[in-house]
Amino acid sequence: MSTQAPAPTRREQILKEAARLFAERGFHGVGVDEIGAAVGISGPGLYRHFAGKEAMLAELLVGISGRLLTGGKRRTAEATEAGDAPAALLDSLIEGHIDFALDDRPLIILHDRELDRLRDTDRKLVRSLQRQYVELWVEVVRQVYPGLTEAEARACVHAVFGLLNSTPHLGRPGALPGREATAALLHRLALGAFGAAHDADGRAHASDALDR
Amino acid sequence: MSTQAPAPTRREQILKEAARLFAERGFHGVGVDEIGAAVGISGPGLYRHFAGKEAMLAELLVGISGRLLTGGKRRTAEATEAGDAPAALLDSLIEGHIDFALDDRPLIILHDRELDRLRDTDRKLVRSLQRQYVELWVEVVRQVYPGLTEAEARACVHAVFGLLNSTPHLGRPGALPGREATAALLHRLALGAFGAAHDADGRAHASDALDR
DNA sequence: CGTCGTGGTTAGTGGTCGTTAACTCGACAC
DNA sequence: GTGTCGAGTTAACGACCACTAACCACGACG
Repeated sequence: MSTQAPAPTRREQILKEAARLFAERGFHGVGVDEIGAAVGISGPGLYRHFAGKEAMLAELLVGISGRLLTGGKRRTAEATEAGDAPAALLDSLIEGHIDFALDDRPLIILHDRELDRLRDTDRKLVRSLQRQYVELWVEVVRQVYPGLTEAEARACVHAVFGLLNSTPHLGRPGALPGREATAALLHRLALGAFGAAHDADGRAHASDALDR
Repeated sequence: MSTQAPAPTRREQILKEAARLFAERGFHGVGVDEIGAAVGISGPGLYRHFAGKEAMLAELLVGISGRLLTGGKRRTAEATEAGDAPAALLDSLIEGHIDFALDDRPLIILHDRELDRLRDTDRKLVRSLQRQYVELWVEVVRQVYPGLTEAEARACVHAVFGLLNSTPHLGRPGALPGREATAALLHRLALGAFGAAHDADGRAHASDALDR
């Protein structure tokens, strides 16, 4: 019960502020002095907690990729155990990803923006986690929409990630009414996209969707 | 007819390579020497063509934002003149954006990634062009789906941009068969997303889409 | 044939930035 | 009390980098 009130440790403070700054101005655009200043200490004091600037980015990226994958696996396991239909699992995955996109905007930005600033070893780890997460989605999508080839399903998943991760581009105050409304809207959009991928697989230009 | 074979001038060469490098490693991650080397000259020779590194980025971002907006306006004018339905215009806008996303990947990446590295004056100009482009879409979307509020329509447009701009994340060789297939798939996904935003506006959770 | 603009070159400069070194200071163990 | 350790501090160093200076080649042109 002592662990439930997060009691933000120094490390976590630093990581949080670093994520915000990296997302705002880019990895190379923010100096260690700024990160230190953001948590009340100055400059090289950070080196008591991290091996270097890059180590912070690595921990952030590994952390988010890992949590996305873990969450996805957990939801898959729960759905399998409960005997849910694949469509319900896909729903659950979408919901989980939306929660992430809405609650951890800076991390979502970093996640596909600053990956190349990592050392080879860290980058490979992050890419592996990301790939597993994508594959998790691809499998579910193909169960829900069996007409899709694997390549199509993967492209759809990437596209829907782009859709769901678009939240940072909405003005900071949020032009949308509230969090719930935004989440519901994104959920509908994602499902609509997947559904459109499914129907009329082969040729089928826009015309058949236009005369709704 | 001498102008039709582009005859890539030095400036254009530099801009093209700079766009590629900026997209790969970020604005601060690439040095002027690298950009020079990419076009066969070295280092400060670039300053015969540009006022500075930032001027290159500014020209790239203003260029892409301007071309997107111009293309959108042209399509709108054509559709209005031809008396086309709003749905056909939306189709045309989607097609134009997809062409851009598939043909100018580095610029698409820069477009929403490095905007904050510009001087105030340039950044305001780019943002203004981007805003006009979004508003163009929002108007058309609201004509096609009158049930949407303006805020909802704007969120949908941003989300669909995220979807369409996801192409850079697909592996370089392109997991998809060909360009045409990818374009068609993205087109369907975008229309599906818009359509899903429209139907069941209020509450309407995923359930009604699940029992397809 | 001079001269002048264009598009290069190399060397240098000032500033920034990540990282390390050396030191301080309080908390706690024994 | 004394020693140790964790967590800061300031100062300095070395690398990098955008940009400038000074110089050069050469084609056009009168």
